[in-house]
Amino acid sequence: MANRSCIIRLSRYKNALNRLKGLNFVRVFSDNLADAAGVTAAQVRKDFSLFGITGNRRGGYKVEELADQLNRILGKNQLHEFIVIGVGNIGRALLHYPGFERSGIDVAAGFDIDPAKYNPQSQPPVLPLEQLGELIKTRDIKLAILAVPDYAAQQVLELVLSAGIKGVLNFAPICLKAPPGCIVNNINLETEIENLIYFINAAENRK
Amino acid sequence: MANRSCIIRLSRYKNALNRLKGLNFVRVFSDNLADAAGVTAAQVRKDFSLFGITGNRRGGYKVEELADQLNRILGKNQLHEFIVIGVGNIGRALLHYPGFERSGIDVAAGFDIDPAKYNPQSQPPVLPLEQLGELIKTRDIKLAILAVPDYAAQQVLELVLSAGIKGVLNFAPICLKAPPGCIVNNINLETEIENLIYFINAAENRK
DNA sequence: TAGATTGTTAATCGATTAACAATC
DNA sequence: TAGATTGTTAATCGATTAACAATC
Repeated sequence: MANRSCIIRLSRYKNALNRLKGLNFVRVFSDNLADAAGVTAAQVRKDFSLFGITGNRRGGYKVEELADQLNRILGKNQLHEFIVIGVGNIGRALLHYPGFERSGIDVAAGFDIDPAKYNPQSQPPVLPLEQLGELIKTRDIKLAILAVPDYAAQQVLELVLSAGIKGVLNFAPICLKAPPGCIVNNINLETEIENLIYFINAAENRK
Repeated sequence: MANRSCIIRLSRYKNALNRLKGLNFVRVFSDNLADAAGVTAAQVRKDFSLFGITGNRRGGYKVEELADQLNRILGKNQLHEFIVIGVGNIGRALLHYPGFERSGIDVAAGFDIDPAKYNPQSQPPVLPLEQLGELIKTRDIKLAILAVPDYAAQQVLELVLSAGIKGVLNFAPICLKAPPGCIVNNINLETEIENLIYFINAAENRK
Protein backbone atom coordinates (compact mmCIF):
# COMPACT_ATOMS: atom_id res chain seq x y z
CA MET A 1 0.00 0.00 0.00
CA ALA A 2 1.17 3.45 -0.91
CA ASN A 3 1.80 5.81 1.98
CA ARG A 4 1.95 9.60 2.13
CA SER A 5 5.66 9.80 1.22
CA CYS A 6 5.13 7.61 -1.80
CA ILE A 7 2.30 9.78 -3.13
CA ILE A 8 4.35 12.92 -2.57
CA ARG A 9 7.11 11.37 -4.67
CA LEU A 10 4.54 10.59 -7.37
CA SER A 11 3.61 14.28 -7.46
CA ARG A 12 7.26 15.15 -7.88
CA TYR A 13 7.70 12.71 -10.74
CA LYS A 14 4.59 14.14 -12.33
CA ASN A 15 5.94 17.70 -12.03
CA ALA A 16 9.29 16.65 -13.49
CA LEU A 17 7.51 14.96 -16.40
CA ASN A 18 5.54 18.10 -17.15
CA ARG A 19 8.79 20.02 -17.41
CA LEU A 20 10.21 17.33 -19.70
CA LYS A 21 7.11 17.50 -21.88
CA GLY A 22 7.72 21.23 -22.27
CA LEU A 23 11.21 20.37 -23.53
CA ASN A 24 9.78 17.87 -26.02
CA PHE A 25 11.39 14.85 -24.38
CA VAL A 26 9.89 11.58 -25.59
CA ARG A 27 11.59 9.02 -23.32
CA VAL A 28 12.87 9.15 -19.77
CA PHE A 29 14.82 6.72 -17.55
CA SER A 30 14.30 5.98 -13.88
CA ASP A 31 17.70 7.57 -13.37
CA ASN A 32 16.53 10.91 -14.77
CA LEU A 33 13.40 10.99 -12.66
CA ALA A 34 15.42 10.03 -9.60
CA ASP A 35 17.70 13.03 -10.10
CA ALA A 36 14.76 15.36 -10.61
CA ALA A 37 12.94 14.16 -7.51
CA GLY A 38 15.99 13.78 -5.31
CA VAL A 39 15.59 10.03 -4.75
CA THR A 40 17.27 6.83 -6.00
CA ALA A 41 16.47 5.14 -9.30
CA ALA A 42 15.48 1.99 -7.40
CA GLN A 43 12.94 4.04 -5.45
CA VAL A 44 11.40 5.34 -8.66
CA ARG A 45 11.02 1.86 -10.16
CA LYS A 46 9.72 0.49 -6.89
CA ASP A 47 7.10 3.25 -6.68
CA PHE A 48 5.98 2.55 -10.25
CA SER A 49 5.74 -1.19 -9.64
CA LEU A 50 3.37 -0.47 -6.73
CA PHE A 51 0.96 0.99 -9.27
CA GLY A 52 1.63 -1.50 -12.04
CA ILE A 53 3.36 1.14 -14.15
CA THR A 54 5.77 -0.54 -16.53
CA GLY A 55 8.31 0.86 -18.94
CA ASN A 56 10.46 -0.67 -21.57
CA ARG A 57 13.61 -2.55 -20.60
CA ARG A 58 16.41 -0.71 -22.28
CA GLY A 59 14.06 2.03 -23.51
CA GLY A 60 12.87 3.56 -20.24
CA TYR A 61 9.42 5.16 -20.08
CA LYS A 62 7.48 7.21 -22.60
CA VAL A 63 7.10 10.69 -21.13
CA GLU A 64 3.60 11.30 -22.42
CA GLU A 65 2.26 7.90 -21.38
CA LEU A 66 3.87 8.01 -17.95
CA ALA A 67 2.55 11.51 -17.29
CA ASP A 68 -0.94 10.32 -18.17
CA GLN A 69 -0.73 7.40 -15.79
CA LEU A 70 0.55 9.53 -12.92
CA ASN A 71 -2.08 12.17 -13.60
CA ARG A 72 -4.80 9.55 -13.42
CA ILE A 73 -3.47 8.16 -10.12
CA LEU A 74 -3.30 11.65 -8.64
CA GLY A 75 -6.78 12.53 -9.87
CA LYS A 76 -5.49 15.24 -12.22
CA ASN A 77 -7.78 14.05 -15.02
CA GLN A 78 -10.71 15.77 -13.38
CA LEU A 79 -11.39 19.13 -11.77
CA HIS A 80 -11.46 19.28 -7.99
CA GLU A 81 -13.21 21.99 -6.07
CA PHE A 82 -12.42 22.92 -2.49
CA ILE A 83 -13.47 25.52 0.05
CA VAL A 84 -11.48 27.69 2.43
CA ILE A 85 -12.75 28.18 5.96
CA GLY A 86 -11.47 31.30 7.69
CA VAL A 87 -10.69 34.32 5.55
CA GLY A 88 -7.88 35.86 7.58
CA ASN A 89 -4.29 36.31 6.47
CA ILE A 90 -3.66 32.79 5.30
CA GLY A 91 -7.20 32.08 4.15
CA ARG A 92 -7.30 35.14 1.92
CA ALA A 93 -3.97 34.22 0.33
CA LEU A 94 -5.23 30.73 -0.47
CA LEU A 95 -8.48 32.05 -1.95
CA HIS A 96 -6.48 33.91 -4.56
CA TYR A 97 -3.46 31.63 -4.93
CA PRO A 98 -2.88 31.36 -8.69
CA GLY A 99 -1.00 28.05 -8.40
CA PHE A 100 -4.21 26.12 -7.77
CA GLU A 101 -6.01 27.03 -10.95
CA ARG A 102 -2.96 26.19 -13.02
CA SER A 103 -3.12 22.66 -11.67
CA GLY A 104 -6.80 21.92 -12.06
CA ILE A 105 -7.77 22.76 -8.49
CA ASP A 106 -10.54 25.25 -8.02
CA VAL A 107 -11.56 27.32 -5.00
CA ALA A 108 -15.36 27.25 -4.87
CA ALA A 109 -15.74 29.74 -1.99
CA GLY A 110 -14.39 31.10 1.25
CA PHE A 111 -16.33 31.05 4.53
CA ASP A 112 -16.10 33.12 7.69
CA ILE A 113 -18.17 34.00 10.74
CA ASP A 114 -17.31 37.70 10.51
CA PRO A 115 -19.97 39.55 8.43
CA ALA A 116 -17.34 42.16 7.56
CA LYS A 117 -15.61 39.49 5.48
CA TYR A 118 -18.67 38.51 3.45
CA ASN A 119 -18.51 39.26 -0.25
CA PRO A 120 -20.85 37.07 -2.30
CA GLN A 121 -19.97 38.96 -5.51
CA SER A 122 -16.21 38.45 -5.40
CA GLN A 123 -14.50 35.64 -7.27
CA PRO A 124 -14.36 33.34 -5.35
CA PRO A 125 -17.21 34.54 -3.11
CA VAL A 126 -16.85 34.83 0.65
CA LEU A 127 -19.97 33.49 2.36
CA PRO A 128 -21.37 33.09 5.87
CA LEU A 129 -20.55 29.77 7.54
CA GLU A 130 -24.26 28.97 7.59
CA GLN A 131 -24.26 28.49 3.82
CA LEU A 132 -21.44 25.95 3.96
CA GLY A 133 -23.56 22.81 4.12
CA GLU A 134 -25.68 23.79 1.16
CA LEU A 135 -22.75 24.64 -1.12
CA ILE A 136 -20.95 21.41 -0.26
CA LYS A 137 -24.02 19.41 -1.09
CA THR A 138 -25.00 21.10 -4.35
CA ARG A 139 -21.44 21.12 -5.72
CA ASP A 140 -20.41 17.75 -4.21
CA ILE A 141 -17.27 19.21 -2.62
CA LYS A 142 -14.97 16.88 -0.70
CA LEU A 143 -11.99 19.11 0.18
CA ALA A 144 -11.58 21.93 2.68
CA ILE A 145 -8.69 24.05 3.83
CA LEU A 146 -8.92 25.24 7.43
CA ALA A 147 -7.32 28.58 8.22
CA VAL A 148 -9.10 29.51 11.43
CA PRO A 149 -7.70 30.39 14.89
CA ASP A 150 -6.54 27.45 17.02
CA TYR A 151 -9.41 27.66 19.50
CA ALA A 152 -11.98 27.30 16.70
CA ALA A 153 -10.20 24.57 14.73
CA GLN A 154 -11.62 21.45 16.38
CA GLN A 155 -15.19 22.72 16.23
CA VAL A 156 -14.89 23.83 12.61
CA LEU A 157 -13.35 20.48 11.70
CA GLU A 158 -16.36 18.67 13.10
CA LEU A 159 -18.65 21.05 11.24
CA VAL A 160 -17.08 20.48 7.82
CA LEU A 161 -16.79 16.72 8.31
CA SER A 162 -20.42 16.42 9.27
CA ALA A 163 -21.27 18.46 6.18
CA GLY A 164 -19.64 15.82 3.99
CA ILE A 165 -16.03 16.93 3.57
CA LYS A 166 -13.63 13.98 3.27
CA GLY A 167 -10.20 15.65 3.18
CA VAL A 168 -8.88 18.62 5.15
CA LEU A 169 -5.68 20.61 4.98
CA ASN A 170 -5.32 22.30 8.35
CA PHE A 171 -3.31 25.51 8.84
CA ALA A 172 -4.56 26.16 12.37
CA PRO A 173 -1.68 25.79 14.83
CA ILE A 174 -3.11 22.73 16.54
CA CYS A 175 -2.72 19.11 15.51
CA LEU A 176 -6.13 17.82 14.41
CA LYS A 177 -6.72 14.12 14.10
CA ALA A 178 -8.90 12.56 11.45
CA PRO A 179 -11.72 10.19 12.30
CA PRO A 180 -11.74 6.99 10.22
CA GLY A 181 -12.79 7.47 6.62
CA CYS A 182 -11.46 11.03 6.49
CA ILE A 183 -8.01 12.45 6.04
CA VAL A 184 -6.57 15.50 7.77
CA ASN A 185 -3.11 16.83 6.95
CA ASN A 186 -1.61 19.49 9.19
CA ILE A 187 0.65 22.33 8.12
CA ASN A 188 1.95 24.18 11.15
CA LEU A 189 3.99 27.21 10.19
CA GLU A 190 5.37 27.73 13.67
CA THR A 191 6.50 24.11 13.85
CA GLU A 192 8.19 24.40 10.46
CA ILE A 193 10.17 27.41 11.63
CA GLU A 194 11.11 25.67 14.89
CA ASN A 195 12.35 22.77 12.82
CA LEU A 196 14.63 25.02 10.78
CA ILE A 197 15.91 26.69 13.94
CA TYR A 198 16.73 23.36 15.56
CA PHE A 199 18.73 22.05 12.62
CA ILE A 200 20.56 25.32 12.09
CA ASN A 201 21.59 25.33 15.74
CA ALA A 202 22.53 21.65 15.57
CA ALA A 203 24.75 22.33 12.56
CA GLU A 204 26.43 25.26 14.32
CA ASN A 205 27.10 23.31 17.49
CA ARG A 206 28.62 20.45 15.55
CA LYS A 207 31.34 22.77 14.29
CA MET B 1 20.62 11.57 16.02
CA ALA B 2 17.29 13.35 15.96
CA ASN B 3 15.58 13.55 12.59
CA ARG B 4 12.89 15.87 11.27
CA SER B 5 9.98 13.73 12.55
CA CYS B 6 11.47 13.62 16.01
CA ILE B 7 11.84 17.41 16.20
CA ILE B 8 8.28 17.87 14.96
CA ARG B 9 7.12 15.63 17.79
CA LEU B 10 9.13 17.73 20.24
CA SER B 11 7.25 20.81 19.03
CA ARG B 12 3.98 19.00 19.64
CA TYR B 13 4.97 17.99 23.16
CA LYS B 14 6.00 21.58 23.80
CA ASN B 15 2.63 22.88 22.59
CA ALA B 16 0.78 20.35 24.73
CA LEU B 17 2.82 21.38 27.75
CA ASN B 18 1.98 25.03 27.20
CA ARG B 19 -1.70 24.13 27.29
CA LEU B 20 -1.16 22.09 30.48
CA LYS B 21 0.66 25.03 32.07
CA GLY B 22 -2.39 27.16 31.37
CA LEU B 23 -4.47 24.59 33.27
CA ASN B 24 -2.05 24.73 36.22
CA PHE B 25 -0.89 21.14 35.82
CA VAL B 26 2.28 20.38 37.78
CA ARG B 27 3.12 16.86 36.65
CA VAL B 28 2.56 14.93 33.45
CA PHE B 29 3.15 11.30 32.39
CA SER B 30 4.49 10.03 29.09
CA ASP B 31 1.04 8.57 28.55
CA ASN B 32 -0.62 11.99 28.67
CA LEU B 33 1.85 13.54 26.25
CA ALA B 34 1.46 10.57 23.93
CA ASP B 35 -2.29 11.12 23.77
CA ALA B 36 -1.86 14.84 23.14
CA ALA B 37 0.67 14.34 20.36
CA GLY B 38 -0.96 11.28 18.83
CA VAL B 39 1.98 8.93 19.40
CA THR B 40 2.82 6.08 21.80
CA ALA B 41 4.14 6.54 25.33
CA ALA B 42 7.25 4.58 24.39
CA GLN B 43 7.90 7.05 21.59
CA VAL B 44 7.69 9.98 24.01
CA ARG B 45 10.16 8.44 26.45
CA LYS B 46 12.47 7.40 23.62
CA ASP B 47 12.45 10.94 22.23
CA PHE B 48 13.28 12.37 25.64
CA SER B 49 16.09 9.90 26.21
CA LEU B 50 17.66 11.09 22.94
CA PHE B 51 18.05 14.50 24.56
CA GLY B 52 18.92 13.29 28.04
CA ILE B 53 15.62 14.48 29.42
CA THR B 54 14.73 12.46 32.50
CA GLY B 55 11.64 12.36 34.65
CA ASN B 56 10.82 10.72 37.90
CA ARG B 57 10.00 7.02 37.99
CA ARG B 58 6.52 6.81 39.36
CA GLY B 59 6.13 10.61 39.37
CA GLY B 60 6.36 11.41 35.66
CA TYR B 61 7.73 14.78 34.53
CA LYS B 62 7.39 18.26 36.01
CA VAL B 63 5.45 20.33 33.50
CA GLU B 64 7.38 23.56 34.06
CA GLU B 65 10.80 21.92 33.95
CA LEU B 66 10.02 19.81 30.90
CA ALA B 67 8.63 22.80 29.02
CA ASP B 68 11.85 24.71 29.77
CA GLN B 69 14.00 21.89 28.46
CA LEU B 70 11.98 21.49 25.25
CA ASN B 71 11.96 25.25 24.73
CA ARG B 72 15.73 25.35 25.02
CA ILE B 73 16.17 22.48 22.53
CA LEU B 74 13.84 24.19 20.06
CA GLY B 75 15.57 27.55 20.51
CA LYS B 76 12.48 29.17 22.02
CA ASN B 77 14.57 30.84 24.72
CA GLN B 78 15.68 33.48 22.26
CA LEU B 79 14.06 35.66 19.62
CA HIS B 80 14.50 34.60 16.00
CA GLU B 81 14.14 36.98 13.10
CA PHE B 82 13.40 35.94 9.56
CA ILE B 83 12.70 37.56 6.23
CA VAL B 84 10.10 36.88 3.56
CA ILE B 85 11.13 36.95 -0.09
CA GLY B 86 8.29 37.59 -2.51
CA VAL B 87 5.37 39.69 -1.35
CA GLY B 88 2.57 38.14 -3.36
CA ASN B 89 -0.44 36.30 -2.00
CA ILE B 90 1.38 33.92 0.30
CA GLY B 91 4.24 36.26 1.15
CA ARG B 92 1.93 39.02 2.27
CA ALA B 93 -0.03 36.64 4.48
CA LEU B 94 3.17 35.47 6.15
CA LEU B 95 4.39 39.03 6.71
CA HIS B 96 1.33 39.70 8.84
CA TYR B 97 0.69 36.25 10.29
CA PRO B 98 -0.02 36.85 13.99
CA GLY B 99 0.96 33.31 15.02
CA PHE B 100 4.65 34.04 14.59
CA GLU B 101 4.91 36.87 17.06
CA ARG B 102 3.05 34.88 19.70
CA SER B 103 5.75 32.25 19.50
CA GLY B 104 8.86 34.40 19.60
CA ILE B 105 9.41 34.49 15.87
CA ASP B 106 9.74 37.89 14.28
CA VAL B 107 9.44 39.00 10.66
CA ALA B 108 12.22 41.54 10.06
CA ALA B 109 11.17 42.53 6.53
CA GLY B 110 9.69 41.47 3.23
CA PHE B 111 11.53 41.75 -0.08
CA ASP B 112 10.35 41.96 -3.67
CA ILE B 113 11.59 43.00 -7.09
CA ASP B 114 8.42 44.89 -7.94
CA PRO B 115 8.76 48.58 -6.91
CA ALA B 116 4.98 48.77 -6.56
CA LYS B 117 5.32 46.47 -3.54
CA TYR B 118 7.92 48.58 -1.72
CA ASN B 119 6.81 50.12 1.55
CA PRO B 120 9.71 50.92 3.86
CA GLN B 121 7.39 52.56 6.39
CA SER B 122 5.07 49.61 6.95
CA GLN B 123 5.52 47.19 9.80
CA PRO B 124 7.25 44.99 8.74
CA PRO B 125 8.77 47.02 5.88
CA VAL B 126 8.80 45.79 2.29
CA LEU B 127 12.17 46.53 0.70
CA PRO B 128 13.89 46.12 -2.66
CA LEU B 129 15.80 42.87 -3.08
CA GLU B 130 19.02 44.87 -3.35
CA GLN B 131 18.85 45.72 0.35
CA LEU B 132 18.60 42.09 1.38
CA GLY B 133 22.30 41.45 1.94
CA GLU B 134 22.76 44.46 4.15
CA LEU B 135 19.78 43.73 6.40
CA ILE B 136 20.82 40.09 6.83
CA LYS B 137 24.29 41.17 7.85
CA THR B 138 23.39 43.96 10.26
CA ARG B 139 20.66 41.95 11.99
CA ASP B 140 22.43 38.58 11.76
CA ILE B 141 19.40 36.86 10.21
CA LYS B 142 19.61 33.16 9.42
CA LEU B 143 16.07 32.30 8.30
CA ALA B 144 14.16 33.08 5.12
CA ILE B 145 10.79 32.12 3.74
CA LEU B 146 10.61 31.93 -0.04
CA ALA B 147 7.26 32.78 -1.62
CA VAL B 148 8.32 33.59 -5.16
CA PRO B 149 7.17 32.13 -8.51
CA ASP B 150 8.63 28.74 -9.43
CA TYR B 151 10.86 30.06 -12.21
CA ALA B 152 12.57 32.47 -9.80
CA ALA B 153 12.94 30.09 -6.86
CA GLN B 154 16.31 28.48 -7.61
CA GLN B 155 17.95 31.82 -8.34
CA VAL B 156 16.51 33.49 -5.25
CA LEU B 157 17.59 30.51 -3.13
CA GLU B 158 21.17 30.95 -4.27
CA LEU B 159 20.94 34.67 -3.57
CA VAL B 160 19.76 34.30 0.03
CA LEU B 161 22.19 31.48 0.80
CA SER B 162 25.13 33.47 -0.50
CA ALA B 163 23.93 36.38 1.66
CA GLY B 164 24.30 34.22 4.75
CA ILE B 165 20.89 32.59 5.26
CA LYS B 166 21.16 29.10 6.78
CA GLY B 167 17.55 27.87 6.80
CA VAL B 168 14.83 28.27 4.19
CA LEU B 169 11.15 27.44 4.14
CA ASN B 170 10.17 27.24 0.48
CA PHE B 171 6.60 27.81 -0.71
CA ALA B 172 7.50 28.00 -4.39
CA PRO B 173 6.02 24.99 -6.22
CA ILE B 174 9.38 23.44 -7.05
CA CYS B 175 11.44 21.13 -4.90
CA LEU B 176 14.62 22.98 -3.90
CA LYS B 177 17.57 21.05 -2.54
CA ALA B 178 19.83 22.37 0.17
CA PRO B 179 23.60 22.48 -0.26
CA PRO B 180 25.54 21.06 2.70
CA GLY B 181 25.48 23.23 5.80
CA CYS B 182 22.06 24.68 4.97
CA ILE B 183 18.57 23.37 5.39
CA VAL B 184 15.66 23.83 3.00
CA ASN B 185 12.17 22.58 3.79
CA ASN B 186 9.57 22.60 1.05
CA ILE B 187 5.87 23.24 1.46
CA ASN B 188 4.05 22.62 -1.80
CA LEU B 189 0.37 23.50 -1.57
CA GLU B 190 -0.52 21.80 -4.82
CA THR B 191 1.20 18.59 -3.72
CA GLU B 192 -0.66 18.68 -0.40
CA ILE B 193 -3.99 18.92 -2.18
CA GLU B 194 -3.03 16.12 -4.58
CA ASN B 195 -2.20 14.01 -1.56
CA LEU B 196 -5.65 14.56 -0.07
CA ILE B 197 -7.30 13.77 -3.38
CA TYR B 198 -5.38 10.53 -3.77
CA PHE B 199 -6.30 9.22 -0.33
CA ILE B 200 -9.94 10.27 -0.62
CA ASN B 201 -10.18 8.43 -3.92
CA ALA B 202 -8.35 5.41 -2.50
CA ALA B 203 -10.80 5.26 0.42
CA GLU B 204 -13.78 5.50 -1.94
CA ASN B 205 -12.53 2.77 -4.23
CA ARG B 206 -11.90 0.46 -1.29
CA LYS B 207 -15.60 0.52 -0.49
C1' DT C 1 6.09 -1.95 51.43
C1' DA C 2 3.34 -2.34 47.14
C1' DG C 3 2.29 -0.27 42.96
C1' DA C 4 3.08 2.57 39.11
C1' DT C 5 6.02 4.71 35.85
C1' DT C 6 10.39 5.51 33.92
C1' DG C 7 14.63 4.49 31.02
C1' DT C 8 16.58 1.33 28.05
C1' DT C 9 17.31 -2.84 25.59
C1' DA C 10 15.75 -6.09 22.37
C1' DA C 11 12.17 -7.29 18.93
C1' DT C 12 9.41 -5.81 15.32
C1' DC C 13 8.02 -3.43 11.56
C1' DG C 14 8.27 -0.98 7.31
C1' DA C 15 10.65 1.53 4.00
C1' DT C 16 14.75 2.09 1.20
C1' DT C 17 18.51 0.24 -1.33
C1' DA C 18 21.34 -3.13 -3.67
C1' DA C 19 21.66 -6.58 -6.82
C1' DC C 20 20.75 -9.14 -10.71
C1' DA C 21 18.08 -12.05 -13.94
C1' DA C 22 15.00 -10.92 -17.60
C1' DT C 23 14.65 -8.67 -21.84
C1' DC C 24 14.24 -5.04 -25.20
C1' DT D 1 24.33 -9.90 -31.00
C1' DA D 2 26.03 -6.95 -27.13
C1' DG D 3 24.78 -3.58 -23.96
C1' DA D 4 21.75 -1.06 -21.14
C1' DT D 5 17.76 -0.66 -18.39
C1' DT D 6 13.83 -2.54 -16.23
C1' DG D 7 11.14 -5.20 -12.64
C1' DT D 8 11.54 -7.67 -8.61
C1' DT D 9 13.56 -10.17 -4.90
C1' DA D 10 16.51 -10.20 -1.05
C1' DA D 11 19.44 -7.45 2.10
C1' DT D 12 19.91 -3.45 4.68
C1' DC D 13 18.79 0.24 7.27
C1' DG D 14 16.36 2.99 10.52
C1' DA D 15 12.50 4.04 13.16
C1' DT D 16 8.83 2.43 16.18
C1' DT D 17 7.10 -0.57 19.64
C1' DA D 18 7.09 -3.98 23.27
C1' DA D 19 8.84 -5.47 27.35
C1' DC D 20 10.74 -5.31 31.69
C1' DA D 21 14.22 -4.37 35.29
C1' DA D 22 15.16 -0.36 38.00
C1' DT D 23 13.29 2.67 41.23
C1' DC D 24 10.68 6.41 43.18
